[in-house]
Amino acid sequence: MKATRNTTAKTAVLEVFEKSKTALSHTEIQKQLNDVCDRVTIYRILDRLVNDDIIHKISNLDGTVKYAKCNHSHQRVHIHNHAHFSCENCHEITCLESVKPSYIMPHNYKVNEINFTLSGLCPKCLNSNI
Amino acid sequence: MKATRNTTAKTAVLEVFEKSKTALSHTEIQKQLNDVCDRVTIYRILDRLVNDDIIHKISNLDGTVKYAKCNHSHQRVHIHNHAHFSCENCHEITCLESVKPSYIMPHNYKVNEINFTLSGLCPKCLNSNI
DNA sequence: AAAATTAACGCAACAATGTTGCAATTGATT
DNA sequence: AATCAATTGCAACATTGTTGCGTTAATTTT
Ligand SMILES: [Mn+2]
Ligand SMILES: [Mn+2]
Ligand SMILES: [Zn+2]
Ligand SMILES: [Zn+2]
Repeated sequence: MKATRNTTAKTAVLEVFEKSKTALSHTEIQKQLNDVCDRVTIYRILDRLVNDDIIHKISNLDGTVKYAKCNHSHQRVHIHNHAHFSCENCHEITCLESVKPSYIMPHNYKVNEINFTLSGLCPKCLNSNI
Repeated sequence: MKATRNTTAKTAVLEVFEKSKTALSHTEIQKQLNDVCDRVTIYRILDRLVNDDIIHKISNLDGTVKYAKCNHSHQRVHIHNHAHFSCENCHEITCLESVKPSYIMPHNYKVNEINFTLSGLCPKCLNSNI
């Protein structure tokens, strides 16, 4: 394992995650950063953070890709075998850290990772929509 | 509901799905079609087929988007609340129609759709990899 | 069978997202 | 302070998906 450096850009990206309660796309992060760094740099920082298990990547049904830093991330390893919720109305994506699916696999498969995303209406949008 | 027409391009796309045991990306379909139609047309056909519940869209963790026609599609409505498996080695994506996750949601969420993708090694790659 | 209707198409142009190579910069180490 | 490699900026490119519009062709109507 190589030494990952604490650069100003990386710190700025982490602060954005800290402030956000929902998952963020590359574009959303870029907007909040106000030209702290190039957009290529953001891609590279995200790659590094995913690799270091500090954030995780969430790929949505509509094709959008988002990243999130979970609450349990003070632990040594960032486990993300939990569900994510994608609101069809406000398009916010949140970690549902308590929701862990149970399932039975056929033989001869080796499962390394799971991605469980539910979509529908989040509590906020459910209330405001009658 | 509008009338969906049976064009030669749509028939050709459906034949490609019929022949394939795994999910296919837009690019993979285009290659098999040998200039039967424009690539934009393929996008529009896929949209229509998804809309008519004949195929379904699978969005993978690595960002790739694939489409599949399930075996149970002879039924009136194509239900796809089952799991999909994405092989990290051969990158094939298959429907696991028997795998249906059970889970408990917090209150105040309305779930309309689920996307459950497992990744790892498929039986084929598991055997050939010692 | 011919005419009418409009879904579907081709093409060109555009937009969004992500990747790569390379020289310059900068964080960490000695 | 000098060193070294991780990180960055920039430019260029690749891939994927979208849109507008005039034309084509599948289906319905006459
Ligand atoms: Mn997590
Ligand atoms: Mn299905
Ligand atoms: Zn919402
Ligand atoms: Zn495989």
